[in-house]
Amino acid sequence: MVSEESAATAPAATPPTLLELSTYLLSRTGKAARGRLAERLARRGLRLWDMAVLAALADFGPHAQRDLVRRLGVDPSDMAKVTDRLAADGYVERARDTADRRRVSVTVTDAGRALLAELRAEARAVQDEMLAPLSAAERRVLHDLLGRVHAHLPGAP
Amino acid sequence: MVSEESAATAPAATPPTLLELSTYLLSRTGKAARGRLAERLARRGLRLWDMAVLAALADFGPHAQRDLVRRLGVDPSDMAKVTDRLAADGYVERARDTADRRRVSVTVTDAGRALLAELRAEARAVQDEMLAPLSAAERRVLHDLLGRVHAHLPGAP
DNA sequence: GAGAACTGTGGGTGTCAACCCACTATAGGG
DNA sequence: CCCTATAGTGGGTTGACACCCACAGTTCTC
Repeated sequence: MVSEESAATAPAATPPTLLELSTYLLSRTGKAARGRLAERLARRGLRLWDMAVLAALADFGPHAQRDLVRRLGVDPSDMAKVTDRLAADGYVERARDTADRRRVSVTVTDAGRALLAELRAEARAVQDEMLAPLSAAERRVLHDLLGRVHAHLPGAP
Repeated sequence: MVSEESAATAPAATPPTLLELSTYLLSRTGKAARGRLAERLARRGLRLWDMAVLAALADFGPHAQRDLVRRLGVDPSDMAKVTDRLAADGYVERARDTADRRRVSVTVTDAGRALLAELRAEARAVQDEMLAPLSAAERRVLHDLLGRVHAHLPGAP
């Protein structure tokens, strides 16, 4: 008898055992969100970290590379590669800090800000796509709850 | 003088530009959830798919491997590896389907059910850890909202 | 100044997920 | 029967991600 009518009537339902776990839902929807955004960024030859770096620079002004590392929690070596690519494409400028010449000060260019604006629009598009089943009020509630969960995670003191 | 007070007063705040994106929060919290659960499973030598397979078998009874593939949306080749490991550890049993001998019917063993119960407990522990800042009522709301978002994703018709 | 400490870089490693292809065994249609 | 399709398997590839070490240049401390 095998999987009989279960496959016919309910074609590929997710196991309730998993659905009842918020951990699972969080992980699954999060992965979808990440994947979709990453895919849109990839079309422009960008990665998620690129957007994060641009956002940090736009929000808080120029950073020494070392500060970007601490703020975003990336490996210094990886950050070097990110800023390298962003600089090559003209989205940021790097300059030796005249006071402490070990440091490299990173600044967003106008092109970088313009790019960031587009990326935010992409992110909102993903959001609209994914949160389609929720009303505006529900989306605000979800955002608020997620924000509090996020604030509680290690890495955002 | 260094990066002065920015590093001192606000040590590594996440850029608001990112925080205002639900996409970002979803992706970040989801990654944390996934990572923590995966880490607990790894201590037992298991991966996330192992748990998903056990859950599917426990919830819906024996599956032909091909049905597991469709239900969970994994590559057939990868599913073979998962059931192989689970069978080696005695959590599932595989048997050729006598009606259609191409098929391999997979069944959970008692050991598998016992393991799944432990894994669910682990998942709830992660949940309690991550959702600590939320009240019980808020957790229910979050779960409900995420459930609706999840149901709307492609892959769960 | 001499040695310790720090910044950025380059290069490399290990893991993981997600595919993809080729192959065997079996089934079903004409 | 032959031919096509399907189920499972084995093996290998790819890309992202996170880490780690070694090194050059610079600064700081004593």
